Amino acid sequence: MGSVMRRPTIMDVARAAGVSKGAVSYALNGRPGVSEATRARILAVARELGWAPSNPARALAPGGRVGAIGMVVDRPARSLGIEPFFMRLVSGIETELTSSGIDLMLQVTEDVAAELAVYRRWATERRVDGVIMVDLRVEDPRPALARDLPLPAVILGGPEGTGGVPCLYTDDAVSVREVVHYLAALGHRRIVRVAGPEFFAHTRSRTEAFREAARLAGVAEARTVHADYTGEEGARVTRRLLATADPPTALVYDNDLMAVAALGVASEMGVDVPGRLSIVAWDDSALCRLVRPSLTAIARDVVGNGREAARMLGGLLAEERVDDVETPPGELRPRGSTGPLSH
Amino acid sequence: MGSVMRRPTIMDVARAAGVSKGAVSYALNGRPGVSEATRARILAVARELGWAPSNPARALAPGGRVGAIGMVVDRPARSLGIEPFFMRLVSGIETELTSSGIDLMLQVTEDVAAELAVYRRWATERRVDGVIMVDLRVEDPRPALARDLPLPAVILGGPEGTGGVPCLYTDDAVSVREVVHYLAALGHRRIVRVAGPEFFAHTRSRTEAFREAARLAGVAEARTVHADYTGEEGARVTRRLLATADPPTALVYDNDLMAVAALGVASEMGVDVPGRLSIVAWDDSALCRLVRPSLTAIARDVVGNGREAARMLGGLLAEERVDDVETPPGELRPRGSTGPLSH
DNA sequence: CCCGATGGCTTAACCGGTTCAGCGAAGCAG
DNA sequence: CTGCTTCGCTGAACCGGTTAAGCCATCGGG
Repeated sequence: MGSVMRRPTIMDVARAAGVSKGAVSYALNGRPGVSEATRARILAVARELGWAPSNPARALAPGGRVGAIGMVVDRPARSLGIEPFFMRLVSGIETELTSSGIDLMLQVTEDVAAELAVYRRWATERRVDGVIMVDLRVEDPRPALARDLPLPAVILGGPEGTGGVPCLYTDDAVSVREVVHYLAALGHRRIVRVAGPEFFAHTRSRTEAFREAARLAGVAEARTVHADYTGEEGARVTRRLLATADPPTALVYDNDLMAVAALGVASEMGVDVPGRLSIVAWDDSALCRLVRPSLTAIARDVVGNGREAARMLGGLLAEERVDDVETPPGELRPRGSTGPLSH
Repeated sequence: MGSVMRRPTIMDVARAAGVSKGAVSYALNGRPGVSEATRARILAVARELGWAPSNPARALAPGGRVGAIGMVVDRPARSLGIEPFFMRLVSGIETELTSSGIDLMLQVTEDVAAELAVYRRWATERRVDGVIMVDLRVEDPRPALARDLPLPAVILGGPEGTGGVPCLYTDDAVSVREVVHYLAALGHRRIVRVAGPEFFAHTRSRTEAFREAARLAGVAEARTVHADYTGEEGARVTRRLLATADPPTALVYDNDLMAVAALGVASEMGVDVPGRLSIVAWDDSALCRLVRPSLTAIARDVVGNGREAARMLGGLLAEERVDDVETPPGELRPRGSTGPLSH
């Protein structure tokens, strides 16, 4: 009150407790070197003064950590706002971090070059202790960068092409097969998959799995077209597909947003769902349950994955050995948007 | 190659350039105190060594800044993933920060108490230089906390109840009036507004404006009910409203998510939109354009607001005088979900 | 009783920047 | 030529922690 209160430093605590600042440091960090009586007194004084460690000072000390990890999201700005995936991931990451007092830095970039620049800056300026990388690409330059900088990292994706960086991956082929067999069983023989951009690694592996599964399930016509995950492009592609002479009877989308857009397009073109067209979304979010008909979707535990990735990165930072982790495949949740063809 | 390369420090640059580290600091920060020739040489050496300032060291120096700002999002986790508002805000904030090399820390909390704890921690541990606060509440404890800590802050909301913290606000009453008159002109006389939680300041001011506007527009029946912004609850409330004897003919939602849910409920109950029910969403996102019928919405420049808020916080950190800023009211975008009643 | 080990604390160096005071040389006015 | 100012740089303190090294008192064993 009146005078401006300076944040108390460890030195203030030391003076108030009548010991050296070294002793205070030992006491506060629960390390040996002080008696239990002294430790208790120091803790009491620190609490009373409202002391908290200065993060910059801690980080600066030899071997010190910044206490923050980073995540770069590199998606077209116009799809970002609406794509539920990232916020769910963030909330998963944070549930894991909260207990350890680690913060999350988020950065949105426009392209890969900018993303790489961010990692470089974060590493050289010591702004984060490590990063979580999402959206693994074909020939992704990021694992090599992480190794060279060096910058501890965990990748969501893989397990191929991660160049030694620990990763959290899912075998999408399982889900792809499940979807294809499900649709085939419903009688569908012309299925088109509207995928994300070709340069994403998971897009490619799903594409291969899709082709193979279709062959095995005896689906005559099965192909993949690419879009950019935005609702606009999802709508455009869908419109084009439905306008052909012999339109597909089932469409599988690589994210929920495009699937919702497809629903709108079908309604606008008077195509009955699921009577004449079945729609499947990859990644189940609340969105899929809100629209009508509700969307059949492949549900992954995105929040849990975020949490697990954060845990892995934590292990990495603690110099523990961290192995790749495989998460359970996404499971099909049949809803109103899929069904047999009505004649 | 071979040996582990230590990050070059300012001292390495100084030795390589044959000057003291003080001189290097002056040169790199563009301050007077070194000749142009020396400055050029130092810059060349620094670039060659790949030097970048250690952020913790900078922050630790007297008067140093952390180079990061924070934002806490306090919403129920289940609506977070899908709520487009925050990601759009984040991307706006970042467009402003990118040029200045400031990072954004994001934290998701479960309640206000946790949110306050985060601010406290960020301030006492010196993890951020300032924060952007969203979702101003009635009797919001955050402005006082920001003043006491102290923690530079900018609030999205207000201008009442911000307790001296600079804010970025919109006069929602303008948009509320526009919506009400629009619906009244279409012939609607029973309008219900499905608002967000009552404890948000903007909820309350919209509620008042809504009542007043309805009176002026001669709308006989106009009331507000509250929900929590989630699709689930939006759906539940809508179902209840439509099941009454004399159901409302128009519903106005406080966010886009609940409006989408309402569309689903209407379809499920066989209520034609807009033939028997008009629906308006507050906050226009791509979502509103994807569903069918597309949603009439009130569009705000969320991205621009994020950007402006970041700019204001920047000014605050630069010790400039920062005034409250009023942004243009959200504008009504009529689409397919509203229309006259059909008989 | 003496010696070595141990516990408990202090001292001081260190992290990597920023900045202030000071100092020699050069420039300039008188 | 002298004295003052300015320029360009150096040296050192400082930010607030962590931690290695050292020192003194106590204690147990032989």
